[in-house]
Amino acid sequence: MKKPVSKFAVYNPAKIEPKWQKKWASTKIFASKEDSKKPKFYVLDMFPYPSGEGLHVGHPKGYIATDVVARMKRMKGYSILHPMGFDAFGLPAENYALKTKTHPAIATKKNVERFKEQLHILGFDYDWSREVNTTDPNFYRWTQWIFLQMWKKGLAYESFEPINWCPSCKTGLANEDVEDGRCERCGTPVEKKPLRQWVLKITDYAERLLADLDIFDNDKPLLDWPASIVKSQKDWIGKSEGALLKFELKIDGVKISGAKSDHIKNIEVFTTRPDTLFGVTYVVLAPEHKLVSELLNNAVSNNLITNRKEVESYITRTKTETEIERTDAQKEKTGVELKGVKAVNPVNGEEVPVWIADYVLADYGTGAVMAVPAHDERDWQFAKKFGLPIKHVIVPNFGERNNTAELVDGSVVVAFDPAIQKYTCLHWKNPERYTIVSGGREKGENYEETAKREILEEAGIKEVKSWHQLGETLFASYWNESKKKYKFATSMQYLAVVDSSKIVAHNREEHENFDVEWKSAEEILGLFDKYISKSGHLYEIMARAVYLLHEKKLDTTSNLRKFDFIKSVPFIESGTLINSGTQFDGRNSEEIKKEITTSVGGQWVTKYKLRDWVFSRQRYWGEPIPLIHCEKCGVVAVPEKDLPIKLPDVKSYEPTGTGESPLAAISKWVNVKCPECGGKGKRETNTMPQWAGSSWYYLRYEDPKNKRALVDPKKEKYWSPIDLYVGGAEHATRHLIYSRFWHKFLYDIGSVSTIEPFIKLQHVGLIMGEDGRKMSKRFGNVVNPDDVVKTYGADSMRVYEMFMGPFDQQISWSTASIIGARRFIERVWKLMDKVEMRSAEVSRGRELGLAKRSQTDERLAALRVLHKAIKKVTNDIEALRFNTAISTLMITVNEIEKVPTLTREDFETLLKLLAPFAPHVADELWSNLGNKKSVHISSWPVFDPKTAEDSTTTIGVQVNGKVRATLKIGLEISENEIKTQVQALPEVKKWLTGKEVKKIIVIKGKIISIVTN
RNA sequence: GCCAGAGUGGUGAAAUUGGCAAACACAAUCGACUCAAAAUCGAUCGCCGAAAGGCUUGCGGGUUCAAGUCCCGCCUCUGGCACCA
Repeated sequence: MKKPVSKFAVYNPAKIEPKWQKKWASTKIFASKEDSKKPKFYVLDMFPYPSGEGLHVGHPKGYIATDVVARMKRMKGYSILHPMGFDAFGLPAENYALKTKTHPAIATKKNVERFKEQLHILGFDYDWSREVNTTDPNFYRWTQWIFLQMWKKGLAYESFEPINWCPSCKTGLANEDVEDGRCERCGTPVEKKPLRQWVLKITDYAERLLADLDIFDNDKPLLDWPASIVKSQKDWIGKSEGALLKFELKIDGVKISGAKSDHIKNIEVFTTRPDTLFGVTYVVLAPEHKLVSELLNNAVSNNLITNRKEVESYITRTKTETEIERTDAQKEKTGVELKGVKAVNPVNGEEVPVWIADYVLADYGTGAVMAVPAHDERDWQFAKKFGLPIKHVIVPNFGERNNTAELVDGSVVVAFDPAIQKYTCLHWKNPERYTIVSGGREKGENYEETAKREILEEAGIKEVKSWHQLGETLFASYWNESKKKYKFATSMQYLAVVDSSKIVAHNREEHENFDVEWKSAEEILGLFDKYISKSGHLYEIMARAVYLLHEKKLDTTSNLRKFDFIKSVPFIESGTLINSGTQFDGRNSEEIKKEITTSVGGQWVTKYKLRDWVFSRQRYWGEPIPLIHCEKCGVVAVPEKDLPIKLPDVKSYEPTGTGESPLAAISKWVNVKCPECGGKGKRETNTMPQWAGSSWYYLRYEDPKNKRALVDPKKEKYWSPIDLYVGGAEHATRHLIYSRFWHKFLYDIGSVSTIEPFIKLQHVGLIMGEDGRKMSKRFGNVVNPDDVVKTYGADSMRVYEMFMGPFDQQISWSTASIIGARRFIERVWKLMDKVEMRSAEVSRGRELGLAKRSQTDERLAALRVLHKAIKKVTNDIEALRFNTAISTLMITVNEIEKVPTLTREDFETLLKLLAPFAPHVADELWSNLGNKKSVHISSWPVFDPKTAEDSTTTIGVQVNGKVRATLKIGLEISENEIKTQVQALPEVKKWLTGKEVKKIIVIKGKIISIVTN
């Protein structure tokens, strides 16, 4: 009742939002224009896939962000391109269509309409006249055109290699479409299937795709991308340099010189570690390696491979394994020896066995590796399992201790008596030192047997309650006193639990120069400091181990491995060569890599993990590949004037599963004349993957209706590159690699003018359901934006989503919290009552004069707050820190509410700052102020540091690091004055009584710190 | 296993270069208004303590007048990669 009645209507978003949406559309204020007088700003969202489920509140988060940026940039005077479109080809649409028995084209059309409705009510500033849709023939005509250009340049080729095949989706997949051995779409384990397919040579661009991530433009990095995405791409491309080395083959002791083909004479391997060449103890071929079948079928070798059956059955077995089983690194290694065949190590002529094992991948490197178990984890596991020899050729760089090549393999053992809580060590007399029971393995012994023998011989311990192996084999050095030199050891560590009272002191071999002593864990650690460390790292390991064990911190080898003087076995780092001949012994492994490669006639090469892009799908709903197979001419391009090759209507678009697409069944469409010779030809019936259209769609927005080119060069030059690209992080190694590849290709053929498409990339953090799980129909936690808009209004939803938290962070939706955004908007709405509405007829000049006279303290306070906000909001939007921009606006409103009246000018400033976030309410209030044109085409406020400056500041006063008081001071005040004032404060005096002030530190505008004795 | 990133109240979070930790919100509690409720407005709101005061940014150390921020060690979580020789 006493409630003040507003001069204006109650805030009702349901009424004002549609009104402004209509107005914006009819006045076309958001139409993008190439305006040579203005700087341009191209801001893009990753376009959505119009699924049947519609949008949930998480989807628009990124769109709101780009809308905010676009609106601010427009007000700052930029010509904006902020378009939207739909990525509608692909498996989900087709699977959805199959399920609902509707044609994918119809389902897609319906879904797009639904999406557009949902987007519309959120009030985005898209220029819908530039909408693109990848399934529109006018669009995919150019997708096909790009493919043809690639084909003409030899970048698209037909291949028959086995590829990833999803048995559920019934189509081949690219490497990028496989996640953990499963189809990225449906989760079905992927199989390997030989299939005719079209492949794009993305590997030709591997180096540029990698190098340009770090390229500089005028001393500034060209790309402003999240480090995590850059890293993902680098990992995916996976560059490594190494050597191609040839191992000659011998069958039953005879070199196969009589073999027909040249390559059968040797096995070529790729290795990044040619420095370990002397440590090769066998060679492994992938089961799919060509040489395997050739050796099995070759007339010469046929009968000489003595275990032919066994080999064949192993190969059959590996074929039935799924990719998941096959590539599981945890799984135990399997393999079979190719008996009768030997490979000759080119560096020393040593003959080593040839094995076939599925841990070697057929499609990386040469599909064959030289195995060095001492210096490779996988080879080590394999050698252990099959009892193959292990030869150490690299030792760690333990400083000056590298002057020896002698390597011992043995055990170290400490006995523990729980009754007295003590451990054994050996006390030597001359020179005095302490060591630990240890010894090398004798022939035929295993580590444990060595440990048992040594502890009996050296410590006289026969009866042991229990044995504990401490971790695994480790690599260290030790001092051999009798030989006066350091040695290296690979050793296993043991703990023997005993009863010391039962031990007869001299029940051991006679050793005059040492005694067995029992020490506590602390004592042993102390001895290590005094003596043991001088004796080398091997003993240090045990001293540490004993101590850690006692502290119960030792559970795994990893605790020991953390000491940098201890290395695990296999030793896979670089180091110093041993057992590698006079030329290489003692040299650094990194330094001799190329030298050793050349010395055996090898080649230094670069390899990438990136594979060529399997580009054909055996499905209906995709762009037809514009090629014709002619009986006479082979593969022929569809003439460009015949593009687009439209996807024909078909009764059954069910995938066939035969490796042919459903298009193959439409003979009318398939059978065509060859454009070259006029003879019989058949269309290519595979279609393109979903990634095709999205690899270049961003260019089409620049010139969406062009019939002669995919984009007009002038328009392309004006708008490219994209200044800000916002989307999900899940595209790091798919869309964002594919589109960079296509862009670079288009650059090469002169279709675009930039080497990279996306300058600044930002990813959106997902909005999770209120239960913390991903929003999904399955969990019943989906929140629909339509409902939120109905209850709170689009502006409130926009403000809430931007305020939730850091933009790139994953955050759960909270229905309870949206009310805060709505309240905030309502408060802004009510500010209208405070505005002094000087009539609009008052001339601008007079108004300014008036404004000058009325510079009251209140006005100044309001201006100060506003100008601080201008700076913060502007910077925050530029840096995509929307949450703090909104909180600044909230603070501003809270402050302004305290002021009884508000000038129109000041309220306008506030509305401008608010406009990007809450565009409808901003425009409504803006027009209430009497403005005829939209706030969105007004100019962004300019920050004035003078206006924002405070006349006084309150700073904290610390005494000995603790805040004890605050002090309000003017800006002009001198440092000495501050010091005096501060010490006079009662709250400070209290803490200074009886103490002497030693130092006062004054950090202007921040803090005063008093230090006493 | 490897490589990133993160860890701050009941919750989402904030904190330019090392400079008053918890801004801004949500929730909660109390009060005003109301027949009542909602809405709105006002107050309280890290922990311990009656207070003085003490403690507090995952844990343990260190540097500094001053550490969420820098250094060393550890724990936990999230994401990416993972038999790529």
